[in-house]
Amino acid sequence: MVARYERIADELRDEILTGVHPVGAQLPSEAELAERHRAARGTVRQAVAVLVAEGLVGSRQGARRIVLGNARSQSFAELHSFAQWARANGYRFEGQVIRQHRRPPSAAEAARLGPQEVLDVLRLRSLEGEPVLLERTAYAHWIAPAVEALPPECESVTEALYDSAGLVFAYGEHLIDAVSAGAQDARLLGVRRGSPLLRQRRATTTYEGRPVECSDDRYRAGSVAFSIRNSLGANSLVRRAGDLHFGA
Amino acid sequence: MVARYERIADELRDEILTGVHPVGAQLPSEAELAERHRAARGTVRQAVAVLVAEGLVGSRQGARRIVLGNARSQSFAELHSFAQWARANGYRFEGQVIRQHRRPPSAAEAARLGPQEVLDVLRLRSLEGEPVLLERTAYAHWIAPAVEALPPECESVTEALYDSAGLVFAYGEHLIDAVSAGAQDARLLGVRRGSPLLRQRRATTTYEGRPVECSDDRYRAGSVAFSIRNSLGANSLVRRAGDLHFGA
DNA sequence: TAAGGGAACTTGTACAAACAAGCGAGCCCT
DNA sequence: AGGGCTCGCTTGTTTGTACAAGTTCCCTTA
Repeated sequence: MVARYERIADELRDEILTGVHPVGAQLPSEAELAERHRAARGTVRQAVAVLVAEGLVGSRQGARRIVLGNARSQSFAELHSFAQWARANGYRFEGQVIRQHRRPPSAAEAARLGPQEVLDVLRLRSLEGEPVLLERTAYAHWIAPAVEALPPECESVTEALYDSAGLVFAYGEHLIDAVSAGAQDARLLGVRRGSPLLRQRRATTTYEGRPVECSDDRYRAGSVAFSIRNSLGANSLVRRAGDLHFGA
Repeated sequence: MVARYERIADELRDEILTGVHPVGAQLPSEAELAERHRAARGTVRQAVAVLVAEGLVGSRQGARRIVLGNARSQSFAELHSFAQWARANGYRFEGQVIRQHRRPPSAAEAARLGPQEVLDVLRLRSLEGEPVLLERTAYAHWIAPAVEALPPECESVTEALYDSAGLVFAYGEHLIDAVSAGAQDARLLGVRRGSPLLRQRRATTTYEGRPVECSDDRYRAGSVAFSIRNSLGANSLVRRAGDLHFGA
C-alpha cells in the first residue's frame, strides 16, 4: 500500500522530469493540486515537501513554487551500495574480494563498532571493465560471520546480507574528501602513485542504530562524482575541516 | 517571530547535543512531547521532522525514535559561503582576487547563465594563513556590475552582494569529485602539480530561480571534507558517473 | 509617470480527530 | 524452555479548519 501523498509526489515528479513543468516554471498551487487529486491540502503539502527535499522544487511563503531541476535524484540505497547504484544506471560492473581477515579494531573503529575484533575486507570494484573503486571495510563483530559466508566475487554485499541475514542498512554518515593514491591503491586501481582519488569514508547502522560497518572507499578520479541539491531552507551536506591543520 | 515547532526542535536538538539524550537512546514519544510543550501532535511531528532531516534522529513506524548522532549540522549558507563557514567555526581566513575579467560564456555556462558575457573571477582563499581554496567563478551578466564593485580582498562575497545588491543565494546544485592540480592550481595553492584536489562545482540561483553563478572550487587535499548524514527514508546526495568513460 | 496602498492569492503554522500500520513486551500454551 | 499470539504503545497517513505571513499585481493618488 503506497501512501496517497507518495503517489501525488510521484505524479508531480514525473511531470517535472518529462517537461510538463519545465525548469523555472511555476507549479500549480496547493489548492489546485488538492482539487485535481481530491485530496486535502495537508496531503498535497506532504507530496510537494518530498520534491522540495529532493531539490527538484523551490518553495517560499507567499509565492508559487518553482521548478529548480529535472534530474532524477537517487535513493539512499544507490548512494550506499555501489552495485545498486551501478545497476540502476545501467552500467556493467564487477566486484572482487582481494583480502579478508579478522583483526583488532583501530581506535576510531572501536569507538564506532565496539572493542571486539572486526572483519577487515579489501574489495576492488570495476565499472565498464575498468577498476574504479577500492573499498576497505571493517565489519562489526556481530555481522562478521554473515560477511565471511559470502562468495568472494559477490556483486552486491548489501543485497546479499539482506538475503542471508535480514540485515538492512538504514542510516549512514559519510565524509568525502580527496587523497593521493598510496602504493596499494595505485597498483589495484591501475593509476600512478600519488594520483588523486575521491575518498568516501562512511559509517552505517541498522534501523535500531546498531553499528554495522566503517569503510574507506576510494574512487579513481573522473570515475564518479557526488551530487547534491540544496536550498536555504534545508540541507544536510556540510563542509568540515580536514586534518591538515586541525588534527582530527 | 519563530515558529513553535522550531523552538521545540531547537530545544530537542539542544538536549541531544548536550547529552540529555545520548546517542542510541530513545527520544520521548510524540504524545509525551506534545503534553510537555502543550502543543498538538502535528506540531511536535514537524519539530522532530527537522531533526530527522538533519540526520540527528532516526524514525520508523511503530518504534520509538532514536538518537543517531550528536554533531551539529551546519546551514546552507555555511556550505555555500567559505567565509560564513570559516567564521562559524572560528577559523582565521582571508580572500584575494587574483584575476577578474569579462569573457563570453563556455557552452556549459551559456546553458545555465544565458548567452551574454560572464564575469570570470579567480579568487584564492586561505585558512589559518595557508592557501586552501581556489575559486574559478563565472557570474551571470546581470550581477557582474555588483561583483566588479567589490573590493579585491573582500572577505565574504555572499554577504557583500547581499548588502550591496540585495542578492540572496537561495538554491544550489553541487558536484563533488577529485582532480589533480594543474600548473596554475599548483602554483597558487602551493602544492605540487598533479597532487590531489577536492573539487566542488556549483551552480546557484536566487529565490526566483534566476541563475547567479557557476563555479569551480578546488580545495587542497586534507584541508576540508564534506559530510552528509542520510537514511533510507530521504537523502539528497547522490553518486554520479564522472566523465572518465561517459563523456559528460 | 511614479510611488503608494490595498486586495487577492499562495504558502506557512497550528490545532483537532480518526484510523492504519508496525513494534515490542508480556502472556499463554505446548 | 521455547514458540506463537495478543494487546498496548508508537509512529504514519489523511482530512478539515482557521489564521498568519509573504508575494504579486492592479488600481489609486500625488
